[in-house]
Amino acid sequence: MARGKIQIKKIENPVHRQVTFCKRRAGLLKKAKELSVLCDADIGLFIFSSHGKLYELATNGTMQELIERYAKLNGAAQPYELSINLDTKEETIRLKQEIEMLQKGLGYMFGGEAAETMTLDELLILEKHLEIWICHIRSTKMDIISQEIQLLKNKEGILTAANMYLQEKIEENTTDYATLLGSSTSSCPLTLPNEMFQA
Amino acid sequence: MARGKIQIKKIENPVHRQVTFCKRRAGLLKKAKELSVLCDADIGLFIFSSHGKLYELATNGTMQELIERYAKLNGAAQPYELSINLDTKEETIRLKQEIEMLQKGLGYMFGGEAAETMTLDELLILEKHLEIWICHIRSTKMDIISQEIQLLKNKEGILTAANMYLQEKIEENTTDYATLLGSSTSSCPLTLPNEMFQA
DNA sequence: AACTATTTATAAGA
DNA sequence: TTCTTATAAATAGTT
Repeated sequence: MARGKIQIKKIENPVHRQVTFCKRRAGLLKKAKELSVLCDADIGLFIFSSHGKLYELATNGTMQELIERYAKLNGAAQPYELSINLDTKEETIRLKQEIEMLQKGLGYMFGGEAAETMTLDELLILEKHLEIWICHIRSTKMDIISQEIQLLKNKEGILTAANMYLQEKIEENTTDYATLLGSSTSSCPLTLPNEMFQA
Repeated sequence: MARGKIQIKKIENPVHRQVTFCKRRAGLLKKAKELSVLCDADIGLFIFSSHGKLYELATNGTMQELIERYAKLNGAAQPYELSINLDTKEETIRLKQEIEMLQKGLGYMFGGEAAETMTLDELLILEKHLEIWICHIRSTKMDIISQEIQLLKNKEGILTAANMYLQEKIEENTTDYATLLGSSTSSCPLTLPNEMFQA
């Protein structure tokens, strides 16, 4: 990306490759940290060099914690066994999408009343879904409120501008008014240079 | 890094933050892939958005394999066996049960049936859900933001009042002016009546 | 989402 | 390796 464009393929010259590895590794870690800070994201990153050396980054906690979180959230869905057939994987994806859809449906739930014959286990699972739903609600609310704030700030700007415009108009009118009065009488309502008309 | 430098700290505006997250996430994943290809490195990267959504990249194999390799190098036991030991068929069964439960739950909610037949235990669990919900809604952030909205609304009110006052002032001036002119001409008050000075 | 003025990253050279 | 610098790439603000 400098002094000449490069193709994204393995750098054959080992010295050159090592230099580029150092530079880009530093760049990647920096970018990861920045993303984490700017967007309040948790990031886990590990890099094995071609000779097996490990470089790692874990924002907000240890790599262990992030890996645990990863495993909980997505680990089970990972195709760990090579023997898993495609149909099963697709089925899993489809089911997950369906669950997501149902979670959205649950969003309307609180309009009515709650369950009657659900078992404790079922309610516990439902609780988990509610927590996810609450996260989404909070996020959406925050966004809407931010938009409202922005709208009000815009309104404020428009009103301020209108205000300034009206004030200018008053000043203009006042000047015209006074000029007009100056020729016929000296009873100047607003400060005006009468001498102008006394010549 | 364009149209203005930014400080590397959390972006407060959620819309802006989300946009930046998308852009930089894409950039980071691209850079990671490039480093992997150029320098023959193996890279594992996972990003949890602030709302818990996972984005991941694993070059040369699966994330599971990379995590295992990471674990071996670190020598520490990884507590994620449970997740990865679930095979996909079990996972599918689990997901189907979850969907069934969600559908059942939705049915109750939309049926709009009263909570009379719920057991005490079930009611207590549901109450807990509501408490969590309320707790989230009453978060400190919301209060602060509500105050900001109120402040802006007040500002708006003051500006609107000032605006009205200024408009009245203009009308008064215009009326006076027109009255003054009324004896000689009926032309527009903001256009100077030259006839006045031709006598 | 697309655009572009800038900032940042970095390839090549010293 | 590290520094420099010309240039490519990323991206912040805007539409």
